[in-house]
Amino acid sequence: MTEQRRVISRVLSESCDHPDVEEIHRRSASIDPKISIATVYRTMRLLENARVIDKLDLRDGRARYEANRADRHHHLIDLKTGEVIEFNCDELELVKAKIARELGYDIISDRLELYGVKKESNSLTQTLEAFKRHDVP
Amino acid sequence: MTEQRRVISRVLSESCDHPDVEEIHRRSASIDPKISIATVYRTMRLLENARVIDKLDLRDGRARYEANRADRHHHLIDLKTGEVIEFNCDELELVKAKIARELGYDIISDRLELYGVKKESNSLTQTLEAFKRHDVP
DNA sequence: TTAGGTGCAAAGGCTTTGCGCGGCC
DNA sequence: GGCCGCGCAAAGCCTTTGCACCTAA
Repeated sequence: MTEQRRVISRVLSESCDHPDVEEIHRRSASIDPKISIATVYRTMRLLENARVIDKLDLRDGRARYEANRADRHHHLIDLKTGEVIEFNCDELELVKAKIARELGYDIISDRLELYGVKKESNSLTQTLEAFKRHDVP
Repeated sequence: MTEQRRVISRVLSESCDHPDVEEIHRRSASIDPKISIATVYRTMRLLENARVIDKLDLRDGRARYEANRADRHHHLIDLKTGEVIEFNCDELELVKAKIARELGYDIISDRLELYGVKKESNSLTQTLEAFKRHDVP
């Protein structure tokens, strides 16, 4: 266990977001300025293979990472703000398992991403939904 | 509409798999050898923006493409063979819609990928399951 | 001491782009 | 004739890697 790996691990465990390699390097370098980005890349692969972290691809051309927590979860990306919202859903897990069973496969890993925009409170959709519920003002 | 775009469009519409740019270029070049890969890249972006094709990321470092059909479907990738199996599932669509509603978002696009291996008839897993059911031979 | 890690810079893989030429309307 | 697209090669971006030095155990 080298100093560099210690610092990078600490940075990752303290991150609640989904930083890319450059950002992880920036945060690590603020603790120990002599850490190189090559070491960050090497350490990320190490931690990924050890299943300590998960690599994400959020369609912006670079890898992002998050600590591998115990809970199964997926991501909703706000297309206007770039914000990443995590969610989990038992029903979803059951459907995935059912699909895999029907196709005759054991699932090793999977990912689901939703890309969307926040529904506004006075949107047409909501108005229509209120109308359907008969509680239109 | 140039000859190049015609050829590339034809190649895409005749493809039932999920070719990458190099493969699309290869197929196009077999029809018209003077098509350059830059034109393929440019045409793919054009067609993607026009929603004629979908760009896929199957975790192998390069973009793959498929014709944008009407049906919503997702992909199961066989980790041993690389084979890509398409599936669709109404129940899954309902669950996604429910999640989006609960989070207060309108979904613009989404993707789900399952990565797995074929379940073998005599696998350890199945043996263990049989054992649990007390019907081991 | 020594096996393995690190820093630096070069190289790699996929994709984009500047530029001059050429075809289509 | 003008606009748009093409081919070619160079450049870009993220990531990996060869090599010599260094460091943790």
